[in-house]
Amino acid sequence: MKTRTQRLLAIRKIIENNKVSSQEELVEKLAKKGFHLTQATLSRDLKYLRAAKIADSARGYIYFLPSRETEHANLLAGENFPLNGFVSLEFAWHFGVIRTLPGYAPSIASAIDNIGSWQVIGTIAGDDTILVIPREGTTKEDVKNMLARLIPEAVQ
Amino acid sequence: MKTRTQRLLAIRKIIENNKVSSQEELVEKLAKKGFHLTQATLSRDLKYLRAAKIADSARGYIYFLPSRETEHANLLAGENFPLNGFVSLEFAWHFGVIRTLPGYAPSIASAIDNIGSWQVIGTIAGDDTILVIPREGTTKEDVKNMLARLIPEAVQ
DNA sequence: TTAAAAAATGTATAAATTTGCAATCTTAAT
DNA sequence: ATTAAGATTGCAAATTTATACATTTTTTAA
Repeated sequence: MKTRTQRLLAIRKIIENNKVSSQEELVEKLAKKGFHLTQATLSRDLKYLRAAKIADSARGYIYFLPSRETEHANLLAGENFPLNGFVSLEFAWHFGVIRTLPGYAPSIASAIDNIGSWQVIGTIAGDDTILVIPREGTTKEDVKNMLARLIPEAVQ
Repeated sequence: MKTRTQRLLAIRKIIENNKVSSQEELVEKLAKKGFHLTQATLSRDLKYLRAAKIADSARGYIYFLPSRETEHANLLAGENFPLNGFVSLEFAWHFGVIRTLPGYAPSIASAIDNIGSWQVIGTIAGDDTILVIPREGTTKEDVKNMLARLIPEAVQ
């Protein structure tokens, strides 16, 4: 007889290695591995594991397990630790240009990328300069607000 | 009249700053901000934004926006990640922006440069982002067609 | 060991989310 | 300007997920 703990592990493994679109589908996969349970129980297991369902281009929706780090980072995104090396922010045409101390551009650009802001499609960093590419339709102010979350002094 | 883009931004903001447990609840919050839409449309918006629902001790379940890191990890976990690190292609202000897995941008940019398309004047690659600069007068479609030759999944 | 308490589960159903379809609105091309 | 193609949306229905309640299983404490 399989234990609940074994089952939870099996669920983790399946979710991590396969694209699973629904609980019914997962119930079937688990049955093949010898775990017999109902969709209701699975729903509770997924809640316990803090699994989440997200859009996926291939399968519509898939389940995944957000990392501790991510959840934490997500929470920190609002308040957050100081970023060193920022020098200035200016806008040219529709783009933002951030100047940093030499060598600091990559880390700041990475931080901007990681907060996953809707307003910013991407950044490109050299050594001491970052090009910030805003999404079409967003304004300078939108981008500033987004940056303010990371680098308050950038927008003063 | 509020635009879809504005609405998507509003949704991000609400999700990031509040614990929202259901789409109906979010529909109401949006209505208070002047965005009137049905739950069905919201479902599509959340799919587009790749929002996910996760268990939360306080509210049962809440929506959240996973960071790009998570999505990358996720892509890597599912055996098939597209040709050499390609992640996404978007356009903004006449420019194409390609996102790649960390470290892959230079190689993909180089490949684009090497096919020597007339439509593309040049590319600039950071670590995980490529700015594609189209020749003046070319359309989004022109650039997509050109990219399709290299990265079919970029244009689906 | 045994009784009481807590945890886990299934059933049935409620609640929530997704989607096919038709209509409407936007965008792009001529 | 006109037309065609594409995007967006609401409605209603289908699908999927969560949960109240009852029952069974496991754990705890004497």
